[in-house]
Amino acid sequence: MATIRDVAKLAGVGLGTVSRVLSGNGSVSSKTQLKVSQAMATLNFTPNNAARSLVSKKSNTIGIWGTQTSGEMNRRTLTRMEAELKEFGIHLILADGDLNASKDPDASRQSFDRLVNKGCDGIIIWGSSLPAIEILKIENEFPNITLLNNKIELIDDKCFYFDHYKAGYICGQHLINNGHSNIACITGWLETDDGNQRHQGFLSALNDNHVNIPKELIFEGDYTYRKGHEGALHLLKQNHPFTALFCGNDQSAMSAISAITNQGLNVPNDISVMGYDDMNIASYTSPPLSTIQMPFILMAISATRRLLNLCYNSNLEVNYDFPIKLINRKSIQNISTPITLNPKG
Amino acid sequence: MATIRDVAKLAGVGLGTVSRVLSGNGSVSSKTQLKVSQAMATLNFTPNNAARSLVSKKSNTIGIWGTQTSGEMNRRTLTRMEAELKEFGIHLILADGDLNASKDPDASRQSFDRLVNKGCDGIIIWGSSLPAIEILKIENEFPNITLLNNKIELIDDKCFYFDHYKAGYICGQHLINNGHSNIACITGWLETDDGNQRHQGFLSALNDNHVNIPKELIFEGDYTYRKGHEGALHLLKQNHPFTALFCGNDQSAMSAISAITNQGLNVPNDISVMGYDDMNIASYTSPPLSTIQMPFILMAISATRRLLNLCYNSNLEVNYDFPIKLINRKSIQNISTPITLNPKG
DNA sequence: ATAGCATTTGGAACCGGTTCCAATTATAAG
DNA sequence: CTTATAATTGGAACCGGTTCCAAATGCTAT
Repeated sequence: MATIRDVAKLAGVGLGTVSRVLSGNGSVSSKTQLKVSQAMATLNFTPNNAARSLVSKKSNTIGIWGTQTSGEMNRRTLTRMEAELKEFGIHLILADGDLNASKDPDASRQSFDRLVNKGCDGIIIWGSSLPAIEILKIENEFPNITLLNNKIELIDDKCFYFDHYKAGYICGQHLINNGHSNIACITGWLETDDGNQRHQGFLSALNDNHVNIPKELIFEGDYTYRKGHEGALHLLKQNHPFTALFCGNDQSAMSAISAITNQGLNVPNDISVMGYDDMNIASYTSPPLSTIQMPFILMAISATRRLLNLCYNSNLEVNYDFPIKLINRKSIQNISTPITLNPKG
Repeated sequence: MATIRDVAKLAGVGLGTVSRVLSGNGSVSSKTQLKVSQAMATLNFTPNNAARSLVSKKSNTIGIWGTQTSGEMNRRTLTRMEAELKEFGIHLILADGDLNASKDPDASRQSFDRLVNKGCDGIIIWGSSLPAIEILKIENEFPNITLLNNKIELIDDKCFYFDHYKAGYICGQHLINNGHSNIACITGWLETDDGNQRHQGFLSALNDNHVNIPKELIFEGDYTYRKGHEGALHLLKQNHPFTALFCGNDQSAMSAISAITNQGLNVPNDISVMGYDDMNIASYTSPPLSTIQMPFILMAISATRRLLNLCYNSNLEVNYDFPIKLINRKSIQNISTPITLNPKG
């Protein structure tokens, strides 16, 4: 590997001159510029990253931490973030937190510190598997962080989240608007804030409409296909017939539909199913899934840009408002005779 | 940030001594060892990565490149690879190649070079979107690479792939064994080797069994849900009734099932459907999907370990043999009266 | 031609580790 | 108590960039 000194020697100029050509700072005459460029080309020179980082104290690297949950969306989002960073010559380092982060904050803190020690200029914290106090402690020592799909009041300007409570509320309301009053649910992963919030919102909608949901019709899921399937079978066995089912995410909704269908029932004729996420496949299930569209990629882009602004004093446009969109497909049957739209019952 | 010199001063020892304590190379008396450790603790010292890399010429970083295709599996695989690297203190840098890599090798070469210039000690090339000649050229200049889901004879020891040809053959054979002779197919993305190979294998099975497949029943897909759906509708409209459908991956199989069902037909009673990949959801579709299990994570682990061996002279165990497993669920109906098992017809 | 100012240039010093050699200290043997 | 040998230690030199200052050069106006 050729160094800056090799280039200087070949071009017959001083060290500083080569550096100036490289960085573009400082003035260099066009003739020297040319000489140096040619020397760099013939030597196939590429600047050494470590040396640069050592003096600039920037690694041009940002980390993403705690991305364990969910699937397809997750991958596409990573790709999109990487694309965003690539434009500025920044690299993305992956560090999946421990799945049981919430149970062992020490272990996750350690995996976070790995990123800091690695020299990441900033870190995106994805998800809410770490307690808020822990994150605030982290933010205090290492302020270049941004939160994706998590909300912490004290550092709201670094948080990019979706109003899961409201979205959950809208789901409940939507089922009620379609005439359902016997409603079951398979929750998301309740140990995460976002899973919990959408569940609370959903319950509030029922409550505000004086719709009662017996404990037996609430099945605690964890976002997986397995639990969705298991949950649907469990709910069908209870002594509480229901006409609608709200699932904490599309994955569990899809496997619930499969379980319901396998039991000889029809979706939506016998049971309406509402999902949450709007995965790619949601348009292609049978029946196509009514769901909540999560503008995850938009959130991720803003979280990424905010972090870039923090780390490199840039001034990229950032968005904090991510509207909730209900996607109405075919998995929900309207069973009300007269339409009632008054939310306050 | 405290430096090694601060530590040396506080501990009252020389520079080299601190370095020796840090790296564990060279002998240090237990008393000095203790003094230095204490100084490091009080100063909250962490070694600077850039400085280390500068002299060691190792970045303790490996890159993963060209991971554009597919979804859920992909994400889980990344997590698993990261876990593998974490054990050795190595970080994973993500660099998604251009989606149209095959169309613009220059652009993808550039995005590969970004990783090299970044100083990655090694790079995993995922997929076959780059032509073999290009990869051989790369390998020549930068030998620390490993290929995942791609086979290039000349560097077979760096390739971790699955025999898609044979797996495709097994799929075709399986449909024939179940009595089908009017078979349609929605191919995978034929611009990738793996998509092409499974298609060729499938065709060979039909050919070896003297089963003819009209051009109208071959729909060129691209692994997406959209094309699966579109393809199924297209095939149903042809003047060639068929009883079985082979899809290039589970995603297109799932949306094809949905399209078939929406047309009022039943899977598998009217049409049997065979998938490929064994995504998580394949057990939870209706009907559950018969498919080929891709041992992707195992392949990824071996590719990662081989690369570690290349980069850091380690000697981790590596596996090159990934058996093909047909997972038989409910999406295929046996319509043969007497069972015929002779593959050579 | 020359003073006065702006532009361009060279290179020492530095970033924070590692390596290596010479010097010092400890230990064993005679 | 030497002397030989091994274990420990300090610190200069280096990795390959960037920064900054002093020196050199170019240009304009008088």
